[in-house]
Amino acid sequence: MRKGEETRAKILDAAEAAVLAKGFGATSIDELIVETGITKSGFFYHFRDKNELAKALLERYIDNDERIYDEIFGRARELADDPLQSFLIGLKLLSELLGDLPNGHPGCLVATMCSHERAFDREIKEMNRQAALMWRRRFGQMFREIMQVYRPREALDADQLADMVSTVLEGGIVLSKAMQEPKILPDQLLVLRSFLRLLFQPAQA
Amino acid sequence: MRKGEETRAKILDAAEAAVLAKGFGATSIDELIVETGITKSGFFYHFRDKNELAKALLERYIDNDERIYDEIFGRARELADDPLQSFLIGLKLLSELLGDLPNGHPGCLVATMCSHERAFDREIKEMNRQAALMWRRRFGQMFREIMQVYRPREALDADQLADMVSTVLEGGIVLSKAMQEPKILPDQLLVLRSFLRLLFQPAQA
DNA sequence: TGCGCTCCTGTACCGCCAGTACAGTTTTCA
DNA sequence: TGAAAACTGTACTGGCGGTACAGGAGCGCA
Repeated sequence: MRKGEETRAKILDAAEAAVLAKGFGATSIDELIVETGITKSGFFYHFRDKNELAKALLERYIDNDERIYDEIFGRARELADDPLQSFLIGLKLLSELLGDLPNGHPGCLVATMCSHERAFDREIKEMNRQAALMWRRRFGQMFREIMQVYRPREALDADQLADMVSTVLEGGIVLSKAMQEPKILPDQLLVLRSFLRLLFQPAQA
Repeated sequence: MRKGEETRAKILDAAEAAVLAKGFGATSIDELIVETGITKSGFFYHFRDKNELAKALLERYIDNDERIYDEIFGRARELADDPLQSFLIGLKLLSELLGDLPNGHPGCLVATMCSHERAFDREIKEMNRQAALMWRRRFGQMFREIMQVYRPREALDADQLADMVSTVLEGGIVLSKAMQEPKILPDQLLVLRSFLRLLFQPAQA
């Protein structure tokens, strides 16, 4: 029971790195078994086919993602009572965390899998959708709390703003990779932070 | 000479649709030649290998992208003298254009190719970088013109704001696909538009 | 001690795919 | 009409995803 999970985790580790670097289609099972030190039969003992590998990969990635957000925005909530201040602190913490990654953000599995929709089955598409909806719920709830205290200076609703957080994260990852400048992602998060501060700033000169 | 370019374009059309739907690695040459109605030898007459196909694909995509932006922000400039108003109109036009696409944005080739960096050679990575830098130059120039007239209410420089436009576009594409809601992309562009209006709004209550 | 379960290994095989090689053929245009 | 452009046809290599199945090592437990 224990040994099996360990091997499974090793396969997933190797697969995640390879998929983010080269794409799912370009990642071969053969290279994974070489890196993990098992045989092909061993691989298929853990995963029925490549699609099941993708599913396990995505599931683990999303869980980990949620854990990180829980941690960061949990800490931010401890640091300030005001919901706006707390959210702005959370964005700052997230920006710092992403800026401290030595080689930049490794890439978002949700993004790489949903942009190649036809390559995966409905179950994976649904997992991607649920992940994005969870982001919306998480950030949307925070914006609703903020809006109970502050009135936004433009007519934007909480879900739109929540999606903007996800948008900037995903877009920042893409742009950082395209430009080959890891700093863009944390930087853009701070730009979003400025926008939000402006949006909820009391209307006075 | 003419016939050759026609066939080449047909291959690129089929390839672009397939790559955006399934990813580059999952797109086989065999399926492209079936769809195009040529033989494998015919394919390799036009492209030395799959990597050269990727290069041609990306080059054509970027050129087309630039053409669309030229057109939209050119029209926006005709509709208003003020650089801020003109830019806000441009964002609105772009949002409407993207919202009118029947199946949503088909996906950004720059994003799919740069997120799988290891699968492509240096030349393609450099093309991606240049494309992103062209976006920065284009939008950055517009923000510089705006800043000669309006003073931003937060300390953000023109290049940061330019990158935010690209970020929202790329992120919006990802989120639209993940959520399976094409409206998110045009919607998020309008959220950005609100932020920018707020940023450059004269400081009065 | 040995039974059974988990966790693999070994071997052999299929069909698809990228890519090579190259000779031959049709089409196009000057 | 002739040369160049734009292909076709055939035959091959090696890698990959996936299947099938027999067997074995280690481990916990009665």
